[in-house]
Amino acid sequence: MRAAPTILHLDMDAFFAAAEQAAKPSLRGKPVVVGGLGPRGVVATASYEARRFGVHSAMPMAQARRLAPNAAYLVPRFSLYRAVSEQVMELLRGLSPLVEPLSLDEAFVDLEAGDAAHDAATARAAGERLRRDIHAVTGLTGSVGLAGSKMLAKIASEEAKPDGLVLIEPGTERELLGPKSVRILPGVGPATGEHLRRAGMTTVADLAAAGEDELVRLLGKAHGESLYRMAMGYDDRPVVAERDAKSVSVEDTFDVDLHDRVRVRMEVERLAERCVQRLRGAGRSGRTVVLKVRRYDFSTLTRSETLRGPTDDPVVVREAAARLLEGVDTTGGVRLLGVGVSGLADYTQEDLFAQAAAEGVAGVDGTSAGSAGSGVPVRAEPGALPDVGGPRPATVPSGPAPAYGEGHVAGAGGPAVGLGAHARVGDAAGVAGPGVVGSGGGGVAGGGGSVGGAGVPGGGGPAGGAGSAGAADVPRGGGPASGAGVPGGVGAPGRGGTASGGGGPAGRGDPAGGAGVAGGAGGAAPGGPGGGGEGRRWVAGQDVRHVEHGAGWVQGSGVGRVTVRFEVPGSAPGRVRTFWADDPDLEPSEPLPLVPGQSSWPATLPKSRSGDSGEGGGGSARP
DNA sequence: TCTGGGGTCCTACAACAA
DNA sequence: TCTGTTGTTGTAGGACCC
Repeated sequence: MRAAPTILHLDMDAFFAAAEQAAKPSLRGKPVVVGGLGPRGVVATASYEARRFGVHSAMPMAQARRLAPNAAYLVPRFSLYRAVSEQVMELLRGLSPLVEPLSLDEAFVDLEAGDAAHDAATARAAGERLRRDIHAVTGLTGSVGLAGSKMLAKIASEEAKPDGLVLIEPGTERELLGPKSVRILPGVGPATGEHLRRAGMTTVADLAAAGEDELVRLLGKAHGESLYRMAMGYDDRPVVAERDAKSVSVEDTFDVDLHDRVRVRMEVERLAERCVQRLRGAGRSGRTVVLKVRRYDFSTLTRSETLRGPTDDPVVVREAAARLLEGVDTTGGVRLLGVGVSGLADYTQEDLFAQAAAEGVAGVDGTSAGSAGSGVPVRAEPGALPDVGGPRPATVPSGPAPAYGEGHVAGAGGPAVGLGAHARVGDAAGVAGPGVVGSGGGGVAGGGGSVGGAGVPGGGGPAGGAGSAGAADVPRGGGPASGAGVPGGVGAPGRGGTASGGGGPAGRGDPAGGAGVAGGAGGAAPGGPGGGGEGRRWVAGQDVRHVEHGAGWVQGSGVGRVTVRFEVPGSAPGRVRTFWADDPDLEPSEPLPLVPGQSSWPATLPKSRSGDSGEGGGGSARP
């Protein structure tokens, strides 16, 4: 707690929705809801216009549609939000080197550290200047809170919403906080709030009056102590510029509960693959593998296994996840699966072994240095090492493809069969790899093969699965395992091609877009938007470019057609035209800067991926 | 037709070692 | 050698945040 209100908290107003409104002039002033559009999607952000209908974050999308049936429903475009966020963060870093991003749309700034302010007047001036700059650069509005501590700065920015600035003078915090609900304090959610309410405490003043001992008795030591300090207005947490991630995880909720154990296992293995890709992308390794299962009744359980050393080997993580799954009862159905890795490190057990080998040191734990380097999992459990590793081939083994193995399985069972193209081989060879599910009985679970981040078009049959454009992703295309080998060659409906780098709503074909044709080749699924193949799937909100009509965005799609509105940021509301979904003149495109005149996004931006709507990596942001 | 995804932190408990 | 204590580690679950 400092004497001057020089800690700034910035919170962009309805960030995702506001960005969409800025990008799509016809949506300005209209209710806009951004979130997962599948049957189990939830609202990520609602514009202020949509909030008037009662729509809010974390609300089931189906409920939102009932409340605001005429709103525009869009999938998130994280590449756009990341680009805008980077512009905003650049402005914040111009104020101070101490910037602590909390999410894409929120950050703390220590103004004193950057000499940007030293008292209330200079802090207010800096905050107002920042708001103007943000609007000039991004076209969006943000709310600013200024106070002597992070907690109060955040409360102030909440008070300032939308599009305002609130400064809390040090010394006034107890008076200000006292009458407010306990829920205003960070760390008090529905459960704690209810707990406190039952104990007769509903306001911050009640907490302060109860005393620390009582709160510790009610909530435990850590929570009780911190809550008491917050209630008294004490908060001396510093603004921290850099924070290391402590875990990496991916999870998927399925549109329909999974009952088939084989399919469940396959999904776990795919998630493990994706998780390792993320892990490697971050240059990290991890020691504890966590499996998460949410059952049909929404009960959630986790199982974890700690290895002897950190790894980033997909085989090791996949096998660990599979072992954990063995101990979980999935009868009744599985609605969500997740795989995570914690206990992160910057090296792997394999590195250590390799180093030891290089130094001529004998292997650890009886494992020779040579074999350890080839992917033998290292587990904490006593006894022998499980025999699941072994040398990791660099290429796909020759010979018949195993049931879930790598396989360039082309459709042979019917007319509408996609060709699975593969960009990734190697890591997963031999076990449940990112392959199109194998064929059986003449039926083919064809469908989207994975085409790596390059977005190479997947070769697609006329109605088959074009390649998906997932960056380093495991393909979702292809029918489930159960589809393979079904007598008569009828594949079960596949889940559509993915456009996701990290998984997400658009990564799965919905029944309308991605379902395979039963009776024909099962699982034929259009590829993701970036796939470039035929039978493309267009998602609402997606940026596109037409050879003749220029830039626009997808307003809707279905029955082989796609409706595009041709407008760009800063233009007048544009005209709408409808095309065939496979019109070669229509292509996915990158988001444009929200403020016309800016030639491009900042150079520091990660290159966006076309149609990244399903990118889970940015899911940690909820404006 | 309720209830996403990616995280962090805390608590409780059991097993184990010193 | 046995018992009790304490600290550490692993595991599981819950709450919370954006």
